[in-house]
Amino acid sequence: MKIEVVADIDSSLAPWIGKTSKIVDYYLQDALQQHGFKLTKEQFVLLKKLTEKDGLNQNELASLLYRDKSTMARLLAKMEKKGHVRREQSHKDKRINKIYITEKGKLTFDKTIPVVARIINILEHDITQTEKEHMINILKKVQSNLKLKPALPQERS
Amino acid sequence: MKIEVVADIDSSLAPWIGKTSKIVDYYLQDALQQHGFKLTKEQFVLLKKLTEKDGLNQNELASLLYRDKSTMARLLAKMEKKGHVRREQSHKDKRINKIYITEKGKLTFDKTIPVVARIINILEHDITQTEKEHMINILKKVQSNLKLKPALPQERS
DNA sequence: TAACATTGGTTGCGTATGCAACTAATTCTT
DNA sequence: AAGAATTAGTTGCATACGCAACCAATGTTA
Repeated sequence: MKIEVVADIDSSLAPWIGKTSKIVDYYLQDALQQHGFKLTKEQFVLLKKLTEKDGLNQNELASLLYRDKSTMARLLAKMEKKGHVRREQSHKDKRINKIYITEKGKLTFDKTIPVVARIINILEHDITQTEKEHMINILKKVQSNLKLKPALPQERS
Repeated sequence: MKIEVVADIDSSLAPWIGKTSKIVDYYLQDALQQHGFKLTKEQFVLLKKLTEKDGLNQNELASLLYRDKSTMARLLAKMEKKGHVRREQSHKDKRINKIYITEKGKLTFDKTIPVVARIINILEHDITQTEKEHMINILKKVQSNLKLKPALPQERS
C-alpha cells in the first residue's frame, strides 16, 4: 500500500522535471566554465535579463528571475564587484537601486551566448518543433496549476 | 542578429524546464515546512531512496541522487544527527559507510508521503495520462542527449 | 504634522551544491 | 612484499538560496 504511493511519485512528472533540470544546469555550468568564462548560470541569466531590460530595481529583478530579494542582492553585489553591472541609487526614491549592465557585462554576455546556444542545440537534438511546443504547453500548465495555490516569493519570469 | 539568438534561448526547452522545476521545488519545500516536518526536499528524496534500498554506501547514494559525494556526506551527517539515518562502517572495507534508514526515519517518511502526493496531484491537474507519458519520454530524450556528451559527476538516478 | 504602515535593500543564519585537496584504506603492479 | 594507483569519505572554499529580522526612506492616516 505504501509501495503504491511511492510508485506514484516515481511515475509522476515531478522527479523527471527535477532531474532533467539538474542535468541541464550541470551541463550549462560546465560549458560556461570550460570556455573560460567565470560566469555561473545564475549570472548569465541575470545578464540576459539586463540585456533585455535595463534600469530595473533589485526587487523587480528578483521577481523576474524568481529569486528572493536577498539572493538577488548578493548576486548583484558579486556582479558589481566584477564590473558586469552598475548599481545606481534613484534620485526620486533613495531606497531604490537601479541596475544597469556595463559594457564589460555586455561583452561577456555576447561571448557567452554561443556556448549556451550550443548546449541548447545538443539538448534538443532529435526533438521536433511540435514536440517542443507541446512540452512547453504542458510545462505552462504545471506552472499555472501551482500558481493558483499558495503564495510564491513573487511573480513570474 | 543577437536578438535572434536571445529569442532562440527563450523559445527553447531549457528555461521552461528550469523554471518549472524551480516552482515545483518551491511548493514542495513549502508544503513540507507547513506541515511541521523539518524535512527539506533533499532529505525527503534521500529517505525515499533509502526506503527503496538500504545499506548503500555514500558514493552510491550520491550517484543515485545525482549529487557530489561531498554534498551527500554533509546531507548524511545532518540526517544522522537528526536520527533519521544510521552510518555503519563496513567490516570488510573500512573505507565504506553503509547507510541505513532508522525507525524514526521511516516514520517521518511515511508521514510525509501524503503531503508530497498532494503536491503532485495539484501539479498534474488537467494533464492526461498520455500527455504525461509523452512528456516523460521527451524529458528522457533530453537527458540522453546530454548524457552522451561530456562527463557528469556520476551516473543516473 | 505625528504616528503608523509599507517598501527596497542588507545581513545573519541554516541549508545545499560542486570542486579541489586531502587522508586512510584497499587494490594493482612490478 | 613494496611502491604506485585507486577509492571512500572529509574538509575548505566559493556560490547560491530562502527566511526572518532589521534599517532607512517613503506613503498613509488620523
